[in-house]
Amino acid sequence: MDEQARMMQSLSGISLAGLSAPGGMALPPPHGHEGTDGDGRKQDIGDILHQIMTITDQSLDEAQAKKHGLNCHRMKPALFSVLCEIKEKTGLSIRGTQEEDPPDPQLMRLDNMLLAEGVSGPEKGGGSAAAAAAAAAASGGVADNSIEHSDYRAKLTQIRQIYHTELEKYEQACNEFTTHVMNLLREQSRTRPISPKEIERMVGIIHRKFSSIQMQLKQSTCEAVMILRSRFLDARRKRRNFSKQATEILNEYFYSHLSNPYPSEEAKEELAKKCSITVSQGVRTTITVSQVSNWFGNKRIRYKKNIGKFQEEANLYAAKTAVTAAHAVAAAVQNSQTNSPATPNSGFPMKDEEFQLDSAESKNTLLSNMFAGGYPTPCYQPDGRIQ
DNA sequence: TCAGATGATTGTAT
DNA sequence: ATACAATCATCTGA
Repeated sequence: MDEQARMMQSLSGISLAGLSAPGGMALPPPHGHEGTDGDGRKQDIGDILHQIMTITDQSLDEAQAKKHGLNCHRMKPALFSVLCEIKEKTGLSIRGTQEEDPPDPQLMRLDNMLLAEGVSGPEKGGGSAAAAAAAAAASGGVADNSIEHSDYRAKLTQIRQIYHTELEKYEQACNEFTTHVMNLLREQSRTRPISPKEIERMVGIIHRKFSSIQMQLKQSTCEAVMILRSRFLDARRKRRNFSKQATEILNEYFYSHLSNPYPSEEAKEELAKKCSITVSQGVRTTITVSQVSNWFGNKRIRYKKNIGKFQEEANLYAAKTAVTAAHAVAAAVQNSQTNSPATPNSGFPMKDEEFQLDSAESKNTLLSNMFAGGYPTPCYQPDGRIQ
């Protein structure tokens, strides 16, 4: 009804004002105070107004017939195309500029994560393999967690399934809604000016709305995966202490390189290999290079924080090292008549900074003196005692 | 059960 | 990339 009235008004505008009316809206021109067809126009407008006013008096059939008549009006396509053009040029076109917005970085992050975690990628391989590798790395390759791995994978599969069904649902709903809206707009385009571009734009809006819903789904899936990961793969949750032998090997290196306890990559590899050979409670534990790095990181910081506490240990390992080294140096010591001064040991600097000794208690022992700077390295006797 | 030890992670600086 | 520092989570022995 409303449309019908609009249509009539539009059509009257065409017939009266012409198609090229600037500003476009086919409004009736100012009342005739110019030229001789003023009266004719008045007559036309009067007719149309009359038609509008009496439209409700008409029977349904009559109205339908009139509607049909208007729909079939020969000028209708021309009018609609002009109106569409006008619409494009006005407000609606402003929204069009946003259309080519770049892909959302947040969405890209979520997608990448889901792919990396094996949720959105191919069913087998890539993702789950990566997860398994991560699990293995986090656990240090301990054999007893294969059950936990399968548990983890089962839970991940569950998440994956939920994610895919939900995603499918959203996609289906999106498609259905889009089709529905497109049909509706196509239907309406018979009675009001709707350009294909406008329909396209509407589809874009719908897709954007749905993709924001999808983003929420992805977000919560990511959260679920993170929780799962932290529960299963966080190595802190199931760490095992290193075997006594492994700790001994690491300590030996640490205290024998106290002036510079920063093993090179090769040294770390060597230590990792050595530690991995050791056996704890009948089970061979694998210690990785990164675990060696962690160990040294922890050791350095903890040693520096409380040298006094480590004094005993330091002495013990110093003596131990001395025993093994003694045999090698014994001959040289014997051959050397002069008491060759040992290289001054200033203690290990904490990365670009000279190590500062400020704990009073640590000054009481020979080893702590080593770190005070300027003191000679202790001279070890062949029996391991410090001279 | 609890305090201390210890391996791992995270945030920051270089 | 690496080291430090703080912190977490678990282990261990009393």
